[in-house]
Amino acid sequence: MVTRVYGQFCGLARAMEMIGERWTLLIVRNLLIGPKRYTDLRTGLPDIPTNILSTRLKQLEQCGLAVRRALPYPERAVVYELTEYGRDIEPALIELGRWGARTLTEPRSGEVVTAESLAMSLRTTFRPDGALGPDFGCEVRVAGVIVHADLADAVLTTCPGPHPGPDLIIESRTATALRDLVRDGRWPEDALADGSLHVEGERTLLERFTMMFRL
Amino acid sequence: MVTRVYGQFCGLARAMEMIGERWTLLIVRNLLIGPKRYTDLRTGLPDIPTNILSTRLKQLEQCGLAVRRALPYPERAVVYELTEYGRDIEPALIELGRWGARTLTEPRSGEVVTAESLAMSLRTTFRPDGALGPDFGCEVRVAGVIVHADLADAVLTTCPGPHPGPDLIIESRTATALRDLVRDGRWPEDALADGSLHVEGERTLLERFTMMFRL
DNA sequence: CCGAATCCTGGTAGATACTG
DNA sequence: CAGTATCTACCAGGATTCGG
Repeated sequence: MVTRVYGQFCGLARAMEMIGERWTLLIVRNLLIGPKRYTDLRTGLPDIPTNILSTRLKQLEQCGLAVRRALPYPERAVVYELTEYGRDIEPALIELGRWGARTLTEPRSGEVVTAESLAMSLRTTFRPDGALGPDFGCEVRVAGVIVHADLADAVLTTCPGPHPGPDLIIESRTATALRDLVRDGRWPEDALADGSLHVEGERTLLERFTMMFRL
Repeated sequence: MVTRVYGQFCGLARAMEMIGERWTLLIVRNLLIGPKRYTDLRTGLPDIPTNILSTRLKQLEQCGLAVRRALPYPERAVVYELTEYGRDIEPALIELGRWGARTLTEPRSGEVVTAESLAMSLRTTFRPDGALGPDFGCEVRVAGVIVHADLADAVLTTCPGPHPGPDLIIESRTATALRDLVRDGRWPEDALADGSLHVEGERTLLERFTMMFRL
């Protein structure tokens, strides 16, 4: 299935043959958040052509990064999920995302924030050394997109969707307001004052949030 | 210059727009080894079409990852070198290479080992915690390709070409013999016996080598 | 409605030839 | 040495269609 090759006996060349084609790594990113149905992937990647998604999923299967699984009876749906090998690419993906985020200045016209990109950016900016302290759960809303994160025993989990019982809610009118929060790490007075950032929960939790997530 | 976009305000999407096209990341890998002339890049990437190399170099310049520099008088040559931002991608590239190396079983027909892929694989497999002890320099030869590595103050540097005064020389007839050495980490009796591996230098240095480099 | 396959168009990669 | 030019083949993008 790998038709285009690089002709080098090299780990990086092999990696690029598997995940180097357009859209592939974004599909993997969304599958890293959790198993997804075909339609979930389409809504999570609004601009992907359906035939490309179909082709990429087959390639990911063939390379052993993902499996196609039919859910048992009552569900009767198809989900795609990563294999262990597929999940093992997460550190590389995190590093790439961290590097690419350095040029994330302003959203370009038409650019959106998706639940998966937001959830992954929380994982990307997570600093274990800033996560000391008691467990807590928070919900993050950016431009209508909602994800939640849980800190349990200094381990972070992130998922799309609202939090059942959040200790902290951070709502950001724009993507840049949240990015500035995790980039600058200082008390977001201006953003809170002008309403671009809205917070519910204890003040100390917002401080912990700014320690835990840092770009 | 980034014509094809993903429409997401996301660090990973930005990264893929910059380095996601075919050949780009392999060019970056070779430039991470050191500044290179156009012809050096061609010989280091034997299968790249020359027009693609030309296009990619312009894109890398435009994205701020590389600069084109005309050497001063006596040389009168052009070199391409990474900017600081370009060099900062190395951790992501290392992670990708490490992940891809898991499927490096046998070389496929026609696949070659290049000096840059070999040098980068030494950086990829380098373990700082296995590098304790006095400095030493070594030369690694695989299937006619020669690179050298220097350990100085527990910091590794790797370059193509022979070592001026190596403490250790490891010569491998095939790429797999060297890979097995850094993968298995055990004493390579079989390889030494059947001649697929040849070593010059103190025995203890070969042991240190197998501690320093581990896949 | 979900999960695709098919068709068409245009752009990009690959191969080779050529040039300042 | 350091590219450009040209041609072909293939892949991505977009729309539509199709089967369960």
